[in-house]
Amino acid sequence: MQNRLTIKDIARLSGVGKSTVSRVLNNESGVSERTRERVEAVMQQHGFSPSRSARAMRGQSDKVVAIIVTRLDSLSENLAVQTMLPVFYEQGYDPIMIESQFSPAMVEEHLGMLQRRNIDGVVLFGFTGIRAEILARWQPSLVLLAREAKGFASVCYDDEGAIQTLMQRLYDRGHRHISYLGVPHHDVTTGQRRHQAWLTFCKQHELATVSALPGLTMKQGYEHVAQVLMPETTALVCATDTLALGASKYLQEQRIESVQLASVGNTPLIKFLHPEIVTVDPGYAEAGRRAASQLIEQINGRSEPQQIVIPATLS
Amino acid sequence: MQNRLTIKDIARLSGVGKSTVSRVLNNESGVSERTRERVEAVMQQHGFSPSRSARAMRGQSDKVVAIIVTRLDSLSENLAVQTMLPVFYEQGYDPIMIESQFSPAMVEEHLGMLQRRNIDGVVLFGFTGIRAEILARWQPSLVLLAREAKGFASVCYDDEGAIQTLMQRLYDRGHRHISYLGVPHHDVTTGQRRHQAWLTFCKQHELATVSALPGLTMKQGYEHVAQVLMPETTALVCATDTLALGASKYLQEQRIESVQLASVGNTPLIKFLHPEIVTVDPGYAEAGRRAASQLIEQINGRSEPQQIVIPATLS
DNA sequence: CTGTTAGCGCGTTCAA
DNA sequence: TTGAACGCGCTAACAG
Repeated sequence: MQNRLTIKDIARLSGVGKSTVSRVLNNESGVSERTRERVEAVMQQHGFSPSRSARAMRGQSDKVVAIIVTRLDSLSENLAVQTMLPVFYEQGYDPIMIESQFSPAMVEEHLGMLQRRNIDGVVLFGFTGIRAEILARWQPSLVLLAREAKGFASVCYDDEGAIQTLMQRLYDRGHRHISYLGVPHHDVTTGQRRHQAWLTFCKQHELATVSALPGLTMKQGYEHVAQVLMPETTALVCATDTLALGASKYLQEQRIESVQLASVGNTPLIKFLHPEIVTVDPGYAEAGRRAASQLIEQINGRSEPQQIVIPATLS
Repeated sequence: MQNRLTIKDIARLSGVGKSTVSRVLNNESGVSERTRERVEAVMQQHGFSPSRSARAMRGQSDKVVAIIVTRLDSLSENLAVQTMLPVFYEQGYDPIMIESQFSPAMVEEHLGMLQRRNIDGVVLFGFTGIRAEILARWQPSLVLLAREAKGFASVCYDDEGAIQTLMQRLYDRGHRHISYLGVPHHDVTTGQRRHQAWLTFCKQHELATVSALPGLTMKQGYEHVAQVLMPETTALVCATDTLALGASKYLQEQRIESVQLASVGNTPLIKFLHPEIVTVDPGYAEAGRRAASQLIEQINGRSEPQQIVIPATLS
């Protein structure tokens, strides 16, 4: 708003030229210690901070990144975003948030907007169905979360590991009839991989395979548990804790206490409501941190797009 | 990144001067219909969009606003933010998100950063304990949510109305022993007002007043319900649905089915997990929309800071 | 090592 | 009604 001071002012106040101030500002070499210190002192004293827009105009980067979540109230995505924000802020990036509501059209529209705005980078949460040509332009400055795609940077959870850990734990506790409640295979990670890992474990240990893949809402969990509860079932693995919440509601209502629930994802909500559920932590917090720093590295050209997998830990 | 075209290019391509393009861009008067149409056609055709940073540098506004939530995973705040985002995007504002974690120090620090960045405005969620002199500088471009302060714009929920509605409903259903589980009074809105409204209703109808004000976490709800459950208690009003979730967990565990729960806040989670709970909708969605548009109006100088109250509706 | 100069893309005079 | 010139705050190229 009002007359903020500029490098010109700082220059005048410290008796040097504009460009020297600029050099100090950007930690460039070629400035004597004495001058640098003097200039820095003046900047401190006046609480000077350079105009973002002016820098952006020269440098082609306004230091803004976008985080596109599927839903603001996704428990798991929240945990990742929570650790992501501080990283961005520390590095001077402004993170703007966008909700995709699982709509590819909406994502494409937003990506278009982001491009027109010349945004620096994007973190895109678990998403499929976006046209390749749209995504392609973002290849150097995009990090996918919980999804991977050839040539793109991504941070994924160890779906197989998570399910294996869960199954092994249940198996060790003596369970031999472990049903599965999951997500359809068009969701490659949460859907296909987790289901497949469960199938594999069952095969290896010669267990019967009773499963359903209704989707990822609580309601779907609630409505479809019954399908996978056989008389002999003693445990149920859920692909997500949201599903587990739905399932657990059903079990409570039916007063079924003989079934051990287990799920991927240890959100605070489920830990509180149902501490008896066995969970593995897919590493949401770590995933957020990694995604943010990976994106920043890419933006600065310090790293090529990489595929990162976060190990799951029993919780 | 690469050579985006500028107004200069558009000017050349449409055979006019830069300033004419600028005028068209800003819908200024003083441009003939023919020229305007021609220029607009060229802009359309080349998908031109002006550089944000360049405009910002001239106009002192980069069209960025900040939304400071207490927690990313707050159920109620999520609902408000969800309706807020589209409003900002429609008006060309980039909403950046910040989590305060209920820490006044953190908010002050972030406000400082936002000021250095020359942000246009801030939506600040339910917060007290920030020094007045800090907040003062933001007075023209700040909207408080779920909190009010003299001289500041705010969007609040109708705490009294919500509780009254709830109580009346319970009373009509024949309940005469209605306990209360709430939040300490240092939280003026969710704490004091709701509690006071409950007290008032009880006085008017000569009901006994059994209550506890543990805080606003589920855990606190869970741990303190017992205190307010008398043998004669038939209903329990909770100040927030988070508290209600905690309380309800306790009731389930104790197999207590004789107590009707009621709470302020109809988040999808509680509607699904406990549809039997009587809830009022404080109007989260509407609050988000109003807050966003109020902020934009203020930024553009089209409105003075106002105090808005959203009516509660039975849900 | 440092100051001077020239733009970046846009809005805003001021003449024409 | 329009265009040319200037400057916003900053960085980069070039002098000194």
